Amino acid sequence: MAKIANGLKAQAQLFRALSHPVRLRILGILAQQEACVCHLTAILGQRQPYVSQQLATLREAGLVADRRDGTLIYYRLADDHLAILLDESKRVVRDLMGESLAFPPVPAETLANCPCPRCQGVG
Amino acid sequence: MAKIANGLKAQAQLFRALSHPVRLRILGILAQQEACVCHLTAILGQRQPYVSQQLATLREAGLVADRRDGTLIYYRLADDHLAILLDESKRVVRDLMGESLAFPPVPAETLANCPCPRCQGVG
DNA sequence: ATACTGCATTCACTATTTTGAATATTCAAG
DNA sequence: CTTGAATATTCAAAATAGTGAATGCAGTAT
Repeated sequence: MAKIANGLKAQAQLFRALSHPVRLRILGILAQQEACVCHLTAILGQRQPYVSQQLATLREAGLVADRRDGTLIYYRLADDHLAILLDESKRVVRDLMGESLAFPPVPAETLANCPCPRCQGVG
Repeated sequence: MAKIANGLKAQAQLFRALSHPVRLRILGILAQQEACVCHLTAILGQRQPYVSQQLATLREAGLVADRRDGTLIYYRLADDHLAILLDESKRVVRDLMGESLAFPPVPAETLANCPCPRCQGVG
């Protein structure tokens, strides 16, 4: 039962999910290591429900996966190829738009304003 | 005067321009060779103004370039890295969504229903 | 000139996305 | 069972994108 589905739609949906600065930032962070929502919220400096909304979009697009550990939920990239794609896209952006475009670095692993055990040195 | 601009916005705009099936199809065709609007219109089976609209979106995003030859306007990819990005994205789609997704092939070089000289064997 | 051809643009309308605010859920601890 | 912490969801308003129909414009030929 081979699918005759048009891959273009799936491809377009992938790009659609990627077409948002905050979501791209989240994916950039997750490309380095998995992170809990509070961690992402602290880095992004956005309200938590907002971050959860963007995470939901990424989750529904199948781009991230999550695991629960107690009350914390850790997100990670669902596929390693995604990190490659994101890197390639940065190259295109620099090539096409301009070399001087800055991409925010991923902050230090421990954040003062994040309550998760990793950041608070608990455990 | 180093730019402090956030590359994430440019990256998001790139992905936004790519997040549409018809535009992806157009780029797929242009990745093989440049093509005039009538050629694209014939392949896509869409109305010409609609195709021009999508081309305008791609042009404004800086993804395609065009040249005029008489009354015909030929479009091409503005950057070779773009083709690589599109290939990589297909890999992600297959990896993430499913192996059975079909991408439409680029039709033969000459089209019966395209009036351009290449298709009509003129010259 | 006129007319025709290939392409672009504009306008109006609909559909989708984005965002903030409020609320709900889930788990752990007491 | 209640509380509190971390996360998710819902809802509605505002912004943006997608689409069809009509029209405009630039070349070419007559």
